[in-house]
Amino acid sequence: MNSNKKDTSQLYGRPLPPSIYTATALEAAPKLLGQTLVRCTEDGDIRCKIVETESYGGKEDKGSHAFGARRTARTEMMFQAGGACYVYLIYGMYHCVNVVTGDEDDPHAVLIRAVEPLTARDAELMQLYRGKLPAGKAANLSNGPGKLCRALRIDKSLNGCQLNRMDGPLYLELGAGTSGLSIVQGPRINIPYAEEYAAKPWRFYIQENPYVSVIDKKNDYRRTSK
DNA sequence: CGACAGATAGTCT
DNA sequence: GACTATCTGTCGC
Repeated sequence: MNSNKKDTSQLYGRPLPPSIYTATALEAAPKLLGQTLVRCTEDGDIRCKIVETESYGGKEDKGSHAFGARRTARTEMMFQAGGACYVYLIYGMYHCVNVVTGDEDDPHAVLIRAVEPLTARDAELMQLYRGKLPAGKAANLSNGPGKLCRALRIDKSLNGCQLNRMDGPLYLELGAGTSGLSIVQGPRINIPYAEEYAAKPWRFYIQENPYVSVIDKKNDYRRTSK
């Protein structure tokens, strides 16, 4: 097509490797860092980089909605095959979005906890959806699971959409990944009820990224092996 | 900065 | 009836 133009879009419009969707949530969570979340709205497409994730996986995880293989109307989506999207309402007010991974009937999901808009135009649209914010930190736009859902206009109507097909309202694209960046891992946020699973280091984020929601200086540590 | 209370409704016991 | 994978405003230092 436009052959005299330098191809800067090599990283855009490409799907993630299917192995990310078939992996366990624990394997997939760090691999989703640096990938691109795309939200298509009537106002335009919004692209942002995933910078923080948490793994909720398997029926043994007491932090997971699907602990004990509890299969209900709400948790049903976690039991779907990898590539589905799981959206739920929390505290009566906010939504959280997850990437379902693994095999059908084996509940795994990766919570997306923070994203960074790719361009100023992306940030502009997110700002519009998010509503008026107190002046100050720009990252307040999407440095938290509830905030990013509001900024991307994600609600339960998107529960069950396919993130691995690039023709829906919400999907994933190959991004720059995390090459050259350090990944930090530590305990997941706000799951005191999870008992021995509360301390598992199943949260991952890109070190020094300003959109990361919280930093636990005591317990977070830099990932050593890839 | 940190700590805390309140909002608010779906989900499960 | 209790709890919740959160966020915001307010108060105090």
